[in-house]
Amino acid sequence: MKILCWNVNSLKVRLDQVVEIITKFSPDIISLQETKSQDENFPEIIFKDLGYESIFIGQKTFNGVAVITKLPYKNIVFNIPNLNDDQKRFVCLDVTFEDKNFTIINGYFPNGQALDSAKFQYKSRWIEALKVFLQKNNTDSFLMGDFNIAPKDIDCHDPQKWTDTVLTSDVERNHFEDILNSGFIDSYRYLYPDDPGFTWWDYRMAAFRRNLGLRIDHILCSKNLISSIKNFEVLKDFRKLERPSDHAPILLTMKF
DNA sequence: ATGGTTGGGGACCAA
Repeated sequence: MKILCWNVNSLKVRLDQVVEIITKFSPDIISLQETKSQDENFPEIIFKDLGYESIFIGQKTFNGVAVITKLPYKNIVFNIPNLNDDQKRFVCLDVTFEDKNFTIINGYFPNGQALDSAKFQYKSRWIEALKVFLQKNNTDSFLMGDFNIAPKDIDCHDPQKWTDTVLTSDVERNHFEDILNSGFIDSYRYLYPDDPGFTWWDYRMAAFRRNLGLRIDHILCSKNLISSIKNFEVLKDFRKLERPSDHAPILLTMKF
């Protein structure tokens, strides 16, 4: 089973690249963040022609998430339960692969802006609600998306420069640890303990060329799936294209 | 500094 995850920073702008990546890798599941696509404009016919169904929730201007899959699915949940939230950042569903059911959780975590801001409080509130949801969804599950958290110093090109800022703060890293402790494993870090594995580079200051990146996009597996983790790739070639997203796609391959 | 959205200029959001 192949799972692809990508913050596209506008699906409209990146549509040809998404079609290209689906054609090239034939993932079973594609999770997108920052589609910036209202539901009535979602290009589901494009994916249907490729043999995929689309499950999506968006809004004007910002946010928006989608799961695109060729697998049978059910039990769709839009938005985190018991969280008062008008931002479209969360979709969860169950898929069936070779007669087994798996839970696919796709989140676009809030950025947080600054540690002392209201947006950071919102980020913490959002993650706390997610943790509650995960307590009952931590078996045969994949939790993926743009976490907007670089979990350790190794996930950051310059930890000293990135102190007391969002994405690297202790508060956010503790949230990430809490999520792992609720029954998940960081599939990339499990396979590659010592490689940074950046997934995001700022558009500015030639950050990609200079490899000034962060690892903030993740695919976590519930612990019962550890022995089935096969391969993980950061598809940096898609960050090299013209008009790229500032995030690279990530691709997890399981043994089943 | 860069890029996307929106709306028709400039502000806001992103990380």
